[in-house]
Amino acid sequence: MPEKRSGTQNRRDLPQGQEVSELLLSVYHYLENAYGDLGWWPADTLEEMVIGAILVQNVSWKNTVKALSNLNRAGLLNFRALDAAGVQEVAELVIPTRFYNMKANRLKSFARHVTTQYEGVLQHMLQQPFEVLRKELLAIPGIGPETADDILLYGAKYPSFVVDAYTIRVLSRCGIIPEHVTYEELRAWFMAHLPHNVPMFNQFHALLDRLGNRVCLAKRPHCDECPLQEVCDLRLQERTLSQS
DNA sequence: GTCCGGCATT
DNA sequence: AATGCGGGAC
Repeated sequence: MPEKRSGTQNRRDLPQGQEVSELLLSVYHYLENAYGDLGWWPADTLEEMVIGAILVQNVSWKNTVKALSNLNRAGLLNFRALDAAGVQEVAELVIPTRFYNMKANRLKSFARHVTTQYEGVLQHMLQQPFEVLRKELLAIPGIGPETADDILLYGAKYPSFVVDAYTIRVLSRCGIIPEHVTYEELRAWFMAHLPHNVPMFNQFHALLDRLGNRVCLAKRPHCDECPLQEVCDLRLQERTLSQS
Protein backbone atom coordinates (compact mmCIF):
# COMPACT_ATOMS: atom_id res chain seq x y z
CA MET A 1 0.00 0.00 0.00
CA PRO A 2 1.46 3.37 -0.99
CA GLU A 3 2.26 5.45 2.01
CA LYS A 4 0.47 8.69 2.41
CA ARG A 5 2.61 11.80 2.52
CA SER A 6 2.11 13.90 5.54
CA GLY A 7 3.67 17.08 6.76
CA THR A 8 5.20 18.82 3.75
CA GLN A 9 3.11 19.62 0.73
CA ASN A 10 3.72 17.37 -2.25
CA ARG A 11 5.56 19.49 -4.81
CA ARG A 12 3.31 18.18 -7.57
CA ASP A 13 0.11 19.38 -5.96
CA LEU A 14 -1.40 22.82 -5.80
CA PRO A 15 -1.39 24.21 -2.25
CA GLN A 16 -4.74 24.77 -0.57
CA GLY A 17 -6.17 26.79 2.28
CA GLN A 18 -6.65 30.29 3.57
CA GLU A 19 -2.95 31.07 3.38
CA VAL A 20 -3.11 30.62 -0.39
CA SER A 21 -5.69 33.39 -0.67
CA GLU A 22 -3.46 35.67 1.37
CA LEU A 23 -0.40 34.78 -0.67
CA LEU A 24 -2.19 35.45 -3.96
CA LEU A 25 -3.48 38.77 -2.73
CA SER A 26 0.01 39.78 -1.64
CA VAL A 27 1.37 38.83 -5.08
CA TYR A 28 -1.38 40.96 -6.59
CA HIS A 29 -0.51 43.94 -4.42
CA TYR A 30 3.21 43.75 -5.08
CA LEU A 31 2.51 43.79 -8.80
CA GLU A 32 -0.11 46.50 -8.66
CA ASN A 33 2.16 48.75 -6.62
CA ALA A 34 4.86 48.30 -9.23
CA TYR A 35 2.81 48.60 -12.41
CA GLY A 36 -0.41 50.42 -11.54
CA ASP A 37 -3.59 50.08 -13.58
CA LEU A 38 -2.84 48.41 -16.90
CA GLY A 39 -6.27 49.14 -18.38
CA TRP A 40 -6.97 45.89 -20.21
CA TRP A 41 -8.29 44.94 -22.74
CA PRO A 42 -7.02 47.54 -25.20
CA ALA A 43 -9.80 47.62 -27.82
CA ASP A 44 -12.37 50.13 -29.04
CA THR A 45 -15.16 47.61 -29.64
CA LEU A 46 -16.20 44.17 -28.42
CA GLU A 47 -15.61 42.74 -31.87
CA GLU A 48 -12.10 44.15 -31.94
CA MET A 49 -11.52 42.61 -28.50
CA VAL A 50 -12.55 39.13 -29.64
CA ILE A 51 -10.70 39.35 -32.94
CA GLY A 52 -7.62 40.52 -31.05
CA ALA A 53 -7.89 37.60 -28.63
CA ILE A 54 -7.79 35.15 -31.54
CA LEU A 55 -5.00 36.96 -33.37
CA VAL A 56 -2.74 37.34 -30.33
CA GLN A 57 -2.51 33.56 -29.81
CA ASN A 58 1.19 32.63 -29.78
CA VAL A 59 2.38 36.05 -30.94
CA SER A 60 3.30 39.42 -29.51
CA TRP A 61 0.74 42.17 -29.06
CA LYS A 62 2.80 44.34 -31.39
CA ASN A 63 2.19 41.96 -34.29
CA THR A 64 -1.46 41.72 -33.35
CA VAL A 65 -1.85 45.49 -33.59
CA LYS A 66 -0.50 45.42 -37.15
CA ALA A 67 -2.99 42.77 -38.18
CA LEU A 68 -5.88 44.57 -36.45
CA SER A 69 -5.04 47.74 -38.31
CA ASN A 70 -4.85 45.83 -41.60
CA LEU A 71 -8.29 44.36 -40.97
CA ASN A 72 -9.65 47.74 -39.96
CA ARG A 73 -8.33 49.35 -43.13
CA ALA A 74 -10.05 46.63 -45.15
CA GLY A 75 -13.32 47.13 -43.25
CA LEU A 76 -13.04 43.62 -41.78
CA LEU A 77 -12.92 44.43 -38.08
CA ASN A 78 -16.38 42.95 -37.55
CA PHE A 79 -17.88 39.49 -37.86
CA ARG A 80 -20.44 40.18 -40.57
CA ALA A 81 -17.72 41.40 -42.90
CA LEU A 82 -15.36 38.61 -41.89
CA ASP A 83 -18.04 36.03 -42.59
CA ALA A 84 -18.53 37.43 -46.07
CA ALA A 85 -14.81 37.76 -46.84
CA GLY A 86 -12.66 35.07 -48.42
CA VAL A 87 -10.18 33.16 -46.26
CA GLN A 88 -7.39 34.09 -48.61
CA GLU A 89 -8.05 37.81 -48.25
CA VAL A 90 -8.25 37.52 -44.46
CA ALA A 91 -5.06 35.46 -44.34
CA GLU A 92 -3.10 38.11 -46.24
CA LEU A 93 -4.24 40.82 -43.83
CA VAL A 94 -3.24 38.85 -40.73
CA ILE A 95 0.21 37.81 -41.92
CA PRO A 96 1.92 39.75 -39.10
CA THR A 97 0.34 37.34 -36.59
CA ARG A 98 2.54 34.62 -37.99
CA PHE A 99 0.21 31.64 -38.24
CA TYR A 100 -1.92 33.46 -40.74
CA ASN A 101 -3.71 30.59 -42.48
CA MET A 102 -4.69 29.13 -39.15
CA LYS A 103 -5.71 32.54 -37.78
CA ALA A 104 -7.79 33.33 -40.88
CA ASN A 105 -9.66 30.05 -40.48
CA ARG A 106 -10.22 30.71 -36.79
CA LEU A 107 -11.58 34.19 -37.52
CA LYS A 108 -13.86 32.73 -40.17
CA SER A 109 -15.11 30.01 -37.81
CA PHE A 110 -15.98 32.55 -35.16
CA ALA A 111 -17.61 34.86 -37.70
CA ARG A 112 -19.68 31.97 -39.03
CA HIS A 113 -20.86 31.11 -35.54
CA VAL A 114 -21.87 34.69 -34.70
CA THR A 115 -23.58 35.07 -38.05
CA THR A 116 -25.58 31.84 -38.04
CA GLN A 117 -26.44 31.75 -34.33
CA TYR A 118 -26.82 35.47 -33.51
CA GLU A 119 -27.45 37.18 -36.84
CA GLY A 120 -24.03 38.74 -36.58
CA VAL A 121 -24.66 40.46 -33.24
CA LEU A 122 -21.76 39.57 -30.91
CA GLN A 123 -23.39 41.21 -27.87
CA HIS A 124 -26.22 38.71 -28.05
CA MET A 125 -23.77 35.85 -27.92
CA LEU A 126 -21.93 37.39 -24.97
CA GLN A 127 -25.20 37.74 -23.04
CA GLN A 128 -25.49 33.97 -22.63
CA PRO A 129 -25.09 32.73 -19.04
CA PHE A 130 -21.48 32.31 -17.90
CA GLU A 131 -21.16 28.52 -18.09
CA VAL A 132 -23.27 28.19 -21.22
CA LEU A 133 -21.12 30.75 -22.97
CA ARG A 134 -17.87 29.11 -21.86
CA LYS A 135 -18.92 25.75 -23.29
CA GLU A 136 -20.13 27.40 -26.44
CA LEU A 137 -16.84 29.24 -26.94
CA LEU A 138 -14.77 26.11 -26.36
CA ALA A 139 -16.79 24.30 -29.03
CA ILE A 140 -15.72 26.79 -31.70
CA PRO A 141 -12.65 25.59 -33.61
CA GLY A 142 -9.56 27.53 -32.61
CA ILE A 143 -10.98 28.74 -29.31
CA GLY A 144 -9.14 26.98 -26.50
CA PRO A 145 -9.42 27.64 -22.77
CA GLU A 146 -7.25 30.74 -22.66
CA THR A 147 -8.94 32.50 -25.55
CA ALA A 148 -12.36 31.50 -24.17
CA ASP A 149 -11.49 32.99 -20.78
CA ASP A 150 -10.11 36.15 -22.42
CA ILE A 151 -13.46 36.60 -24.14
CA LEU A 152 -15.44 35.75 -20.99
CA LEU A 153 -13.48 38.18 -18.81
CA TYR A 154 -12.56 41.04 -21.11
CA GLY A 155 -15.51 40.77 -23.50
CA ALA A 156 -18.50 39.45 -21.55
CA LYS A 157 -17.20 40.79 -18.20
CA TYR A 158 -17.69 37.51 -16.37
CA PRO A 159 -15.31 36.62 -13.49
CA SER A 160 -13.37 33.98 -15.42
CA PHE A 161 -9.72 33.88 -14.38
CA VAL A 162 -7.36 33.79 -17.37
CA VAL A 163 -4.36 31.49 -17.06
CA ASP A 164 -1.46 31.61 -19.49
CA ALA A 165 2.12 30.44 -19.83
CA TYR A 166 3.35 33.54 -17.99
CA THR A 167 1.08 32.75 -15.05
CA ILE A 168 2.58 29.29 -14.77
CA ARG A 169 6.16 30.47 -15.22
CA VAL A 170 5.93 33.24 -12.66
CA LEU A 171 4.17 31.28 -9.95
CA SER A 172 6.10 28.05 -10.43
CA ARG A 173 9.41 29.92 -10.26
CA CYS A 174 8.33 31.48 -7.00
CA GLY A 175 7.62 27.97 -5.76
CA ILE A 176 3.95 28.71 -5.25
CA ILE A 177 2.63 26.17 -7.76
CA PRO A 178 4.11 23.08 -9.44
CA GLU A 179 5.61 23.49 -12.91
CA HIS A 180 3.24 21.00 -14.50
CA VAL A 181 -0.39 21.92 -13.96
CA THR A 182 -3.26 21.66 -16.35
CA TYR A 183 -5.03 24.80 -17.48
CA GLU A 184 -8.37 23.91 -15.94
CA GLU A 185 -6.81 22.84 -12.67
CA LEU A 186 -4.93 26.11 -12.26
CA ARG A 187 -7.91 28.23 -13.29
CA ALA A 188 -10.12 26.44 -10.76
CA TRP A 189 -7.45 26.94 -8.10
CA PHE A 190 -7.29 30.70 -8.70
CA MET A 191 -11.07 30.94 -8.67
CA ALA A 192 -11.32 28.94 -5.45
CA HIS A 193 -8.88 31.20 -3.64
CA LEU A 194 -9.87 34.65 -4.85
CA PRO A 195 -13.06 36.69 -4.66
CA HIS A 196 -14.87 36.61 -8.01
CA ASN A 197 -14.27 40.21 -8.86
CA VAL A 198 -14.14 41.22 -12.52
CA PRO A 199 -11.92 44.32 -12.25
CA MET A 200 -9.50 42.39 -10.01
CA PHE A 201 -9.36 39.35 -12.33
CA ASN A 202 -8.87 41.75 -15.22
CA GLN A 203 -5.98 43.50 -13.55
CA PHE A 204 -4.41 40.36 -12.05
CA HIS A 205 -3.98 38.65 -15.38
CA ALA A 206 -2.75 41.87 -16.99
CA LEU A 207 -0.15 42.24 -14.23
CA LEU A 208 1.08 38.65 -14.51
CA ASP A 209 1.29 39.11 -18.27
CA ARG A 210 3.38 42.24 -17.87
CA LEU A 211 5.75 40.53 -15.45
CA GLY A 212 6.15 37.38 -17.54
CA ASN A 213 6.57 39.38 -20.72
CA ARG A 214 9.15 41.90 -19.55
CA VAL A 215 10.78 40.62 -16.37
CA CYS A 216 10.24 36.95 -15.62
CA LEU A 217 11.66 35.88 -18.98
CA ALA A 218 12.11 32.22 -19.91
CA LYS A 219 15.83 32.78 -20.34
CA ARG A 220 17.82 35.20 -18.21
CA PRO A 221 14.97 36.59 -16.10
CA HIS A 222 15.56 40.09 -14.74
CA CYS A 223 15.23 39.11 -11.10
CA ASP A 224 16.99 42.29 -9.99
CA GLU A 225 14.01 44.35 -11.13
CA CYS A 226 11.26 41.92 -10.10
CA PRO A 227 8.52 43.33 -7.86
CA LEU A 228 7.98 39.79 -6.51
CA GLN A 229 11.55 39.37 -5.25
CA GLU A 230 10.43 39.22 -1.66
CA VAL A 231 7.73 36.57 -2.18
CA CYS A 232 9.82 34.61 -4.63
CA ASP A 233 13.07 34.52 -2.69
CA LEU A 234 11.27 33.71 0.51
CA ARG A 235 9.58 30.70 -1.03
CA LEU A 236 12.75 29.38 -2.61
CA GLN A 237 14.54 29.68 0.72
CA GLU A 238 11.85 27.80 2.58
CA ARG A 239 11.97 24.98 0.09
CA THR A 240 15.73 24.69 0.31
CA LEU A 241 15.62 24.62 4.10
CA SER A 242 12.89 21.99 4.32
CA GLN A 243 14.77 19.67 1.98
CA SER A 244 17.72 19.21 4.34
C1' DG B 1 4.07 15.80 -28.59
C1' DT B 2 3.18 18.50 -32.93
C1' DC B 3 1.79 22.26 -35.63
C1' DC B 4 2.18 26.90 -37.21
C1' DG B 5 6.05 29.68 -40.17
C1' DG B 6 7.20 36.09 -38.43
C1' DC B 7 10.52 38.46 -36.52
C1' DA B 8 14.20 39.74 -33.11
C1' DT B 9 18.60 38.47 -32.21
C1' DT B 10 22.91 36.97 -33.45
C1' DA C 1 21.99 34.87 -43.58
C1' DA C 2 20.91 31.82 -40.05
C1' DT C 3 19.06 30.61 -35.98
C1' DG C 4 15.73 29.91 -32.65
C1' DC C 5 12.39 32.15 -29.67
C1' DG C 6 7.78 31.26 -28.41
C1' DG C 7 3.05 29.57 -26.89
C1' DG C 8 -1.93 28.25 -27.55
C1' DA C 9 -4.81 24.77 -29.84
C1' DC C 10 -5.41 20.17 -30.72
